Amino acid sequence: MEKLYSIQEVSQILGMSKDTLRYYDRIGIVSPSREHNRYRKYSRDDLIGLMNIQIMRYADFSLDEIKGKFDFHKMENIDSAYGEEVAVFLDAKYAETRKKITHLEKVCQLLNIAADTMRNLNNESDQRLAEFVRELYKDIRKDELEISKEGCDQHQG
Amino acid sequence: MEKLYSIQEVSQILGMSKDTLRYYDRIGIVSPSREHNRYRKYSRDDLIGLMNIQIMRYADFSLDEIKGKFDFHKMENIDSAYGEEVAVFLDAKYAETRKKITHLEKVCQLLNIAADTMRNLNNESDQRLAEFVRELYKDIRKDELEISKEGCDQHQG
DNA sequence: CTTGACATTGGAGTTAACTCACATGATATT
DNA sequence: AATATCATGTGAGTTAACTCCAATGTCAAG
Repeated sequence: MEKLYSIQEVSQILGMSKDTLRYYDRIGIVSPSREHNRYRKYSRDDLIGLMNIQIMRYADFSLDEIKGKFDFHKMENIDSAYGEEVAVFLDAKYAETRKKITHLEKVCQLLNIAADTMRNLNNESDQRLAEFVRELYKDIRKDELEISKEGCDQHQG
Repeated sequence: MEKLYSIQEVSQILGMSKDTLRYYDRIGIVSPSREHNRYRKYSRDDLIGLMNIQIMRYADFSLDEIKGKFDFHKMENIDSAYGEEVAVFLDAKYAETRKKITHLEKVCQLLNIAADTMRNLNNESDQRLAEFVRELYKDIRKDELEISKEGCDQHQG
Protein backbone atom coordinates (compact mmCIF):
# COMPACT_ATOMS: atom_id res chain seq x y z
CA MET A 1 0.00 0.00 0.00
CA GLU A 2 1.40 3.35 -1.05
CA LYS A 3 1.91 6.28 1.26
CA LEU A 4 -0.77 8.93 1.24
CA TYR A 5 -0.03 12.55 2.00
CA SER A 6 -1.99 15.05 4.06
CA ILE A 7 -2.77 18.45 2.61
CA GLN A 8 -0.13 19.96 4.85
CA GLU A 9 2.54 17.59 3.63
CA VAL A 10 1.68 18.23 -0.01
CA SER A 11 1.74 21.94 0.63
CA GLN A 12 5.27 21.71 1.99
CA ILE A 13 6.56 19.23 -0.56
CA LEU A 14 5.28 21.10 -3.59
CA GLY A 15 5.40 24.63 -2.23
CA MET A 16 1.77 25.47 -2.91
CA SER A 17 -0.58 26.83 -0.28
CA LYS A 18 -3.21 24.61 1.27
CA ASP A 19 -5.83 27.03 0.00
CA THR A 20 -4.62 26.50 -3.53
CA LEU A 21 -4.81 22.75 -3.12
CA ARG A 22 -8.35 23.01 -1.82
CA TYR A 23 -9.16 25.33 -4.69
CA TYR A 24 -7.83 22.85 -7.24
CA ASP A 25 -9.96 20.20 -5.61
CA ARG A 26 -13.03 22.42 -5.72
CA ILE A 27 -12.72 23.13 -9.42
CA GLY A 28 -11.98 19.51 -10.15
CA ILE A 29 -8.39 19.79 -11.30
CA VAL A 30 -6.87 17.47 -8.71
CA SER A 31 -9.34 15.83 -6.38
CA PRO A 32 -7.66 13.45 -3.98
CA SER A 33 -9.47 10.66 -2.18
CA ARG A 34 -10.79 11.15 1.33
CA GLU A 35 -10.48 9.37 4.62
CA HIS A 36 -13.44 8.41 6.78
CA ASN A 37 -13.11 11.82 8.47
CA ARG A 38 -13.30 13.61 5.09
CA TYR A 39 -9.68 14.68 5.27
CA ARG A 40 -7.98 14.79 1.88
CA LYS A 41 -5.36 12.12 1.23
CA TYR A 42 -3.10 12.68 -1.75
CA SER A 43 -1.69 9.69 -3.60
CA ARG A 44 1.61 9.63 -5.47
CA ASP A 45 -0.35 10.08 -8.69
CA ASP A 46 -2.05 13.13 -7.26
CA LEU A 47 1.36 14.61 -6.52
CA ILE A 48 2.52 13.93 -10.05
CA GLY A 49 -0.64 15.55 -11.36
CA LEU A 50 0.05 18.61 -9.24
CA MET A 51 3.64 18.81 -10.42
CA ASN A 52 2.44 18.64 -14.00
CA ILE A 53 0.11 21.49 -13.26
CA GLN A 54 2.95 23.52 -11.83
CA ILE A 55 4.84 22.99 -15.06
CA MET A 56 1.84 23.97 -17.14
CA ARG A 57 1.24 27.07 -15.09
CA TYR A 58 4.88 27.94 -15.62
CA ALA A 59 4.23 27.54 -19.32
CA ASP A 60 1.36 29.96 -18.92
CA PHE A 61 -1.52 27.61 -19.50
CA SER A 62 -4.72 28.66 -17.80
CA LEU A 63 -6.42 26.29 -15.43
CA ASP A 64 -9.23 25.99 -17.95
CA GLU A 65 -6.82 24.92 -20.65
CA ILE A 66 -5.24 22.45 -18.29
CA LYS A 67 -8.61 21.05 -17.37
CA GLY A 68 -9.79 20.83 -20.96
CA LYS A 69 -6.74 19.46 -22.72
CA PHE A 70 -4.73 17.71 -20.09
CA ASP A 71 -7.09 15.65 -18.10
CA PHE A 72 -4.74 12.97 -16.89
CA HIS A 73 -7.43 10.38 -16.73
CA LYS A 74 -7.77 10.70 -20.48
CA MET A 75 -4.00 10.66 -20.75
CA GLU A 76 -3.84 7.06 -19.52
CA ASN A 77 -4.88 5.56 -22.79
CA ILE A 78 -3.36 7.82 -25.39
CA ASP A 79 -4.40 7.07 -28.93
CA SER A 80 -2.45 8.80 -31.64
CA ALA A 81 -5.44 10.95 -32.64
CA TYR A 82 -5.58 12.46 -29.20
CA GLY A 83 -1.81 12.78 -29.21
CA GLU A 84 -1.96 14.76 -32.42
CA GLU A 85 -4.76 16.94 -31.07
CA VAL A 86 -2.67 17.89 -28.07
CA ALA A 87 0.38 18.43 -30.27
CA VAL A 88 -1.56 20.88 -32.41
CA PHE A 89 -2.63 22.68 -29.28
CA LEU A 90 0.98 22.88 -28.11
CA ASP A 91 2.01 24.23 -31.49
CA ALA A 92 -0.53 27.01 -31.20
CA LYS A 93 0.75 27.86 -27.75
CA TYR A 94 4.26 27.90 -29.13
CA ALA A 95 3.30 30.38 -31.84
CA GLU A 96 1.55 32.54 -29.29
CA THR A 97 4.58 32.48 -27.03
CA ARG A 98 6.90 33.46 -29.86
CA LYS A 99 4.65 36.42 -30.57
CA LYS A 100 4.91 37.49 -26.96
CA ILE A 101 8.68 37.27 -27.15
CA THR A 102 8.75 39.43 -30.26
CA HIS A 103 6.59 41.95 -28.47
CA LEU A 104 8.84 41.99 -25.42
CA GLU A 105 11.94 42.40 -27.59
CA LYS A 106 10.40 45.57 -28.97
CA VAL A 107 9.62 46.72 -25.46
CA CYS A 108 13.26 46.17 -24.51
CA GLN A 109 14.40 48.29 -27.42
CA LEU A 110 11.97 51.00 -26.44
CA LEU A 111 13.09 50.99 -22.82
CA ASN A 112 16.69 51.13 -23.87
CA ILE A 113 16.24 54.10 -26.13
CA ALA A 114 14.01 55.85 -23.64
CA ALA A 115 16.49 55.45 -20.78
CA ASP A 116 19.23 56.74 -23.02
CA THR A 117 17.13 59.73 -23.94
CA MET A 118 16.43 60.51 -20.31
CA ARG A 119 20.12 60.30 -19.48
CA ASN A 120 21.55 62.53 -22.13
CA LEU A 121 18.99 64.99 -23.25
CA ASN A 122 20.01 65.99 -26.74
CA ASN A 123 18.31 66.17 -30.07
CA GLU A 124 19.84 63.04 -31.43
CA SER A 125 18.49 60.62 -28.86
CA ASP A 126 15.24 62.54 -28.79
CA GLN A 127 14.83 62.01 -32.50
CA ARG A 128 15.69 58.36 -32.21
CA LEU A 129 13.06 57.84 -29.52
CA ALA A 130 10.43 59.76 -31.44
CA GLU A 131 11.11 57.74 -34.56
CA PHE A 132 10.96 54.44 -32.72
CA VAL A 133 7.75 55.37 -30.98
CA ARG A 134 6.19 56.36 -34.29
CA GLU A 135 7.00 52.94 -35.75
CA LEU A 136 5.73 51.23 -32.63
CA TYR A 137 2.53 53.17 -32.68
CA LYS A 138 1.82 52.00 -36.19
CA ASP A 139 2.23 48.41 -34.99
CA ILE A 140 -0.03 48.95 -32.05
CA ARG A 141 -2.81 50.38 -34.16
CA LYS A 142 -2.37 47.63 -36.74
CA ASP A 143 -2.84 45.01 -34.02
CA GLU A 144 -5.91 46.78 -32.73
CA LEU A 145 -7.51 46.84 -36.14
CA GLU A 146 -6.85 43.15 -36.64
CA ILE A 147 -8.45 42.40 -33.32
CA SER A 148 -11.56 44.43 -34.07
CA LYS A 149 -11.78 42.80 -37.50
CA GLU A 150 -11.84 39.35 -35.94
CA GLY A 151 -13.82 40.02 -32.83
CA CYS A 152 -15.97 42.71 -34.48
CA ASP A 153 -18.20 45.27 -32.79
CA GLN A 154 -15.53 46.88 -30.63
CA HIS A 155 -14.86 50.61 -30.35
CA GLN A 156 -17.87 51.90 -32.19
CA GLY A 157 -20.00 53.30 -29.42
CA MET B 1 -7.23 78.83 -30.95
CA GLU B 2 -6.55 75.11 -31.20
CA LYS B 3 -9.11 72.52 -32.09
CA LEU B 4 -10.66 70.61 -29.23
CA TYR B 5 -11.91 67.05 -29.62
CA SER B 6 -15.05 65.44 -28.27
CA ILE B 7 -14.81 62.14 -26.46
CA GLN B 8 -16.24 60.40 -29.49
CA GLU B 9 -13.65 61.88 -31.80
CA VAL B 10 -10.82 60.93 -29.48
CA SER B 11 -12.22 57.44 -29.21
CA GLN B 12 -12.14 57.05 -33.00
CA ILE B 13 -8.80 58.75 -33.52
CA LEU B 14 -6.95 56.78 -30.89
CA GLY B 15 -8.95 53.58 -30.99
CA MET B 16 -9.83 53.49 -27.32
CA SER B 17 -13.36 53.13 -26.01
CA LYS B 18 -15.17 56.11 -24.57
CA ASP B 19 -15.52 54.21 -21.33
CA THR B 20 -11.78 53.88 -21.13
CA LEU B 21 -11.35 57.60 -21.70
CA ARG B 22 -13.85 58.37 -18.95
CA TYR B 23 -12.06 55.88 -16.73
CA TYR B 24 -8.72 57.57 -17.31
CA ASP B 25 -10.34 60.87 -16.42
CA ARG B 26 -11.84 59.38 -13.27
CA ILE B 27 -8.54 58.08 -11.99
CA GLY B 28 -6.79 61.30 -12.93
CA ILE B 29 -4.53 60.03 -15.68
CA VAL B 30 -5.80 62.29 -18.44
CA SER B 31 -8.40 64.80 -17.36
CA PRO B 32 -9.44 67.08 -20.20
CA SER B 33 -11.07 70.45 -19.74
CA ARG B 34 -14.84 70.81 -19.85
CA GLU B 35 -17.30 72.94 -21.70
CA HIS B 36 -20.11 74.86 -20.03
CA ASN B 37 -22.29 71.76 -20.47
CA ARG B 38 -19.69 69.59 -18.68
CA TYR B 39 -18.79 67.73 -21.86
CA ARG B 40 -15.15 66.73 -22.04
CA LYS B 41 -13.02 68.59 -24.56
CA TYR B 42 -9.64 67.09 -25.34
CA SER B 43 -6.77 69.35 -26.35
CA ARG B 44 -3.91 68.34 -28.61
CA ASP B 45 -1.79 67.89 -25.49
CA ASP B 46 -4.39 65.56 -24.04
CA LEU B 47 -4.20 63.47 -27.20
CA ILE B 48 -0.43 63.33 -26.96
CA GLY B 49 -0.73 62.28 -23.34
CA LEU B 50 -3.12 59.52 -24.33
CA MET B 51 -0.82 58.31 -27.07
CA ASN B 52 2.03 58.20 -24.60
CA ILE B 53 -0.11 56.11 -22.34
CA GLN B 54 -0.88 53.72 -25.16
CA ILE B 55 2.84 53.32 -25.69
CA MET B 56 3.45 52.74 -22.01
CA ARG B 57 0.66 50.21 -21.78
CA TYR B 58 2.23 48.47 -24.74
CA ALA B 59 5.45 48.44 -22.75
CA ASP B 60 3.49 46.83 -19.95
CA PHE B 61 3.54 49.67 -17.45
CA SER B 62 0.62 49.64 -15.06
CA LEU B 63 -1.59 52.69 -14.82
CA ASP B 64 -0.21 53.23 -11.33
CA GLU B 65 3.33 53.29 -12.62
CA ILE B 66 2.32 55.66 -15.36
CA LYS B 67 0.61 57.91 -12.89
CA GLY B 68 3.50 57.86 -10.45
CA LYS B 69 6.49 58.19 -12.72
CA PHE B 70 5.22 59.82 -15.85
CA ASP B 71 3.05 62.66 -14.81
CA PHE B 72 3.40 64.88 -17.85
CA HIS B 73 2.93 68.02 -15.88
CA LYS B 74 6.14 67.20 -14.09
CA MET B 75 7.70 66.35 -17.44
CA GLU B 76 7.47 69.95 -18.60
CA ASN B 77 10.43 71.10 -16.56
CA ILE B 78 12.80 68.18 -16.58
CA ASP B 79 15.81 68.61 -14.35
CA SER B 80 18.55 66.07 -14.79
CA ALA B 81 17.92 64.54 -11.35
CA TYR B 82 14.37 63.65 -12.33
CA GLY B 83 15.66 62.47 -15.70
CA GLU B 84 18.05 60.12 -13.98
CA GLU B 85 15.33 58.88 -11.66
CA VAL B 86 13.14 57.95 -14.58
CA ALA B 87 16.09 56.39 -16.39
CA VAL B 88 16.77 54.16 -13.41
CA PHE B 89 13.16 53.16 -13.39
CA LEU B 90 13.32 52.31 -17.09
CA ASP B 91 16.45 50.27 -16.50
CA ALA B 92 14.65 48.22 -13.87
CA LYS B 93 11.77 47.64 -16.26
CA TYR B 94 14.25 46.59 -18.89
CA ALA B 95 15.81 44.00 -16.60
CA GLU B 96 12.38 42.72 -15.68
CA THR B 97 11.42 42.43 -19.32
CA ARG B 98 14.59 40.54 -20.17
CA LYS B 99 13.76 38.09 -17.40
CA LYS B 100 10.34 37.54 -18.89
CA ILE B 101 11.89 36.87 -22.26
CA THR B 102 14.26 34.31 -20.77
CA HIS B 103 11.29 32.65 -19.13
CA LEU B 104 9.31 32.56 -22.37
CA GLU B 105 12.28 31.14 -24.26
CA LYS B 106 12.27 28.22 -21.85
CA VAL B 107 8.55 27.83 -22.33
CA CYS B 108 9.10 27.68 -26.08
CA GLN B 109 11.65 24.93 -25.66
CA LEU B 110 9.29 23.03 -23.43
CA LEU B 111 6.40 23.33 -25.86
CA ASN B 112 8.58 22.22 -28.69
CA ILE B 113 9.80 19.12 -26.94
CA ALA B 114 6.33 18.33 -25.61
CA ALA B 115 4.73 18.59 -29.05
CA ASP B 116 7.44 16.37 -30.45
CA THR B 117 6.83 13.85 -27.73
CA MET B 118 3.11 13.80 -28.40
CA ARG B 119 3.71 13.28 -32.11
CA ASN B 120 6.10 10.39 -32.00
CA LEU B 121 5.69 8.46 -28.86
CA ASN B 122 8.99 6.75 -28.28
CA ASN B 123 11.36 6.43 -25.40
CA GLU B 124 13.85 8.90 -26.75
CA SER B 125 11.57 11.94 -26.89
CA ASP B 126 9.94 10.83 -23.69
CA GLN B 127 13.27 10.89 -21.92
CA ARG B 128 14.15 14.23 -23.37
CA LEU B 129 10.90 15.74 -22.14
CA ALA B 130 11.27 14.20 -18.71
CA GLU B 131 14.80 15.52 -18.41
CA PHE B 132 13.83 19.01 -19.51
CA VAL B 133 10.90 19.11 -17.12
CA ARG B 134 13.12 18.01 -14.26
CA GLU B 135 15.50 20.88 -14.94
CA LEU B 136 12.63 23.29 -15.28
CA TYR B 137 11.08 22.13 -12.06
CA LYS B 138 14.29 22.89 -10.21
CA ASP B 139 14.18 26.41 -11.61
CA ILE B 140 10.58 26.88 -10.63
CA ARG B 141 11.19 25.82 -7.07
CA LYS B 142 14.33 27.95 -6.88
CA ASP B 143 12.31 31.00 -7.94
CA GLU B 144 9.64 30.21 -5.38
CA LEU B 145 12.16 30.01 -2.59
CA GLU B 146 13.69 33.33 -3.59
CA ILE B 147 10.29 34.92 -3.55
CA SER B 148 9.42 33.59 -0.13
CA LYS B 149 12.80 34.70 1.17
CA GLU B 150 12.15 38.27 0.03
CA GLY B 151 8.47 38.55 0.72
CA CYS B 152 8.61 36.21 3.73
CA ASP B 153 5.75 34.50 5.52
CA GLN B 154 4.33 32.71 2.51
CA HIS B 155 3.45 29.02 2.38
CA GLN B 156 3.76 28.17 6.03
CA GLY B 157 0.16 27.68 7.04
C1' DC C 1 -12.21 17.12 29.59
C1' DT C 2 -9.83 20.75 27.87
C1' DT C 3 -6.42 22.56 24.98
C1' DG C 4 -4.10 23.06 20.61
C1' DA C 5 -3.19 21.92 16.12
C1' DC C 6 -4.96 20.22 12.47
C1' DA C 7 -9.00 19.53 9.11
C1' DT C 8 -13.58 20.73 6.80
C1' DT C 9 -17.07 23.92 4.14
C1' DG C 10 -19.17 27.96 1.93
C1' DG C 11 -18.83 32.27 0.77
C1' DA C 12 -16.70 36.67 0.40
C1' DG C 13 -12.61 39.55 -0.73
C1' DT C 14 -8.50 40.67 -3.73
C1' DT C 15 -6.25 42.62 -8.07
C1' DA C 16 -6.11 45.53 -12.49
C1' DA C 17 -8.11 47.67 -16.04
C1' DC C 18 -11.59 48.05 -17.83
C1' DT C 19 -16.79 47.45 -19.24
C1' DC C 20 -21.65 47.82 -18.70
C1' DA C 21 -26.10 49.46 -17.06
C1' DC C 22 -28.88 53.08 -15.77
C1' DA C 23 -31.02 57.28 -14.85
C1' DT C 24 -30.63 61.64 -16.53
C1' DG C 25 -29.15 65.98 -19.09
C1' DA C 26 -27.73 68.45 -23.66
C1' DT C 27 -27.95 69.23 -28.59
C1' DA C 28 -29.57 68.84 -33.26
C1' DT C 29 -33.14 67.71 -36.48
C1' DT C 30 -37.72 67.08 -37.98
C1' DA D 1 -42.69 69.32 -29.15
C1' DA D 2 -40.88 65.03 -30.22
C1' DT D 3 -37.16 62.25 -31.48
C1' DA D 4 -32.54 60.65 -32.03
C1' DT D 5 -28.06 60.93 -30.77
C1' DC D 6 -24.84 62.46 -28.11
C1' DA D 7 -23.13 63.41 -23.24
C1' DT D 8 -22.94 62.89 -18.03
C1' DG D 9 -21.97 60.38 -13.17
C1' DT D 10 -22.29 56.50 -10.21
C1' DG D 11 -22.07 52.09 -9.06
C1' DA D 12 -21.85 47.49 -10.15
C1' DG D 13 -20.05 43.60 -13.03
C1' DT D 14 -16.14 41.12 -15.36
C1' DT D 15 -11.86 38.04 -15.35
C1' DA D 16 -8.47 34.53 -13.29
C1' DA D 17 -6.48 32.42 -9.75
C1' DC D 18 -6.21 32.58 -5.82
C1' DT D 19 -6.68 34.12 -0.66
C1' DC D 20 -9.00 34.94 3.53
C1' DC D 21 -12.58 34.29 6.97
C1' DA D 22 -15.73 32.19 10.15
C1' DA D 23 -18.06 28.48 11.95
C1' DT D 24 -17.41 23.96 12.88
C1' DG D 25 -15.45 19.05 13.06
C1' DT D 26 -11.47 15.73 14.33
C1' DC D 27 -7.85 14.03 16.92
C1' DA D 28 -3.71 13.46 20.01
C1' DA D 29 -1.68 14.89 24.36
C1' DG D 30 -1.77 16.21 29.09
